[in-house]
Amino acid sequence: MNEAITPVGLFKCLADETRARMTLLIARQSELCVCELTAALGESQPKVSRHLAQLRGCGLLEDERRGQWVYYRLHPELPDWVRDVLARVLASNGEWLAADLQRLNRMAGTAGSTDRCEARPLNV
Amino acid sequence: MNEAITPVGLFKCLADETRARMTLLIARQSELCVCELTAALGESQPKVSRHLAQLRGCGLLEDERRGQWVYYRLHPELPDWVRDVLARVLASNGEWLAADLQRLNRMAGTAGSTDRCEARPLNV
DNA sequence: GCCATATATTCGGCAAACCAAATATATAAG
DNA sequence: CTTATATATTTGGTTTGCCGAATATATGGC
Repeated sequence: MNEAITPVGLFKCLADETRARMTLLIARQSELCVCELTAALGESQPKVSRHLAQLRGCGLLEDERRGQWVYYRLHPELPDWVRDVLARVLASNGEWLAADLQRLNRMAGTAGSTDRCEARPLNV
Repeated sequence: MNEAITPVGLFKCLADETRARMTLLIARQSELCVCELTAALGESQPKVSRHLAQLRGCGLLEDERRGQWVYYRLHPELPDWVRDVLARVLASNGEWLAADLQRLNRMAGTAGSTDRCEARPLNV
């Protein structure tokens, strides 16, 4: 919407463990809600929410409320080079996200009870 | 040499205007000496040197002294995904580096007097 | 309306990071 | 050995950024 993102702008957005993990998880899964991210990272809800707000402010993510949940995905107007960078990092650093993905998966495993966040299985 | 660089480790290295510009300039030009970087960025020598030391500490750059000059280039053992990320950022952000490249070029233009830093013309 | 769940924001406090200035080291030339 | 240039490091102060805890808002169900 606003000014185009610069290289250093992108790097600053991602220069934090919580933000980097969340952004890569979202890039991989297309979209995730706050409760899924909280579970995947094993971090407190306010911390996750605060960093998501920053990523939204950067223009990296957009959010959409659906019922009681808020889903985050990569901002649709992100330039291709940003998407490519995220994809490239993701492609060679699967093991770095392995624990987070496992926690995300385990959360989906508690299904049957859709009274929790509608967690879906991981992407392939 | 040491531990493999992580995604967030890379982003932290590059989350500073001076370091991001220098790293991309070096990625583009293959190697640059401190005086070339100082001139290209228009920053003070101690500032440039301090950030170069950080990039060396990260494992992003290596240095080589040749005579009175010290040249910096991407560390030869950098994983491919890091090189690819830098290349991708570079490919779509030429204008972001335009002013730096121009100052670098102008410096090479003062040639004839090789008593200054042996500045060479820009890469194509 | 009330209660529970999901999410967001605000508020100090603390630590990491950056900066300019000064100083130190290395090389080359005379 | 002295001077000049190139580069590196240290110091002390200021800003930026992150955190936990508390609080606020939004939604859905009763």
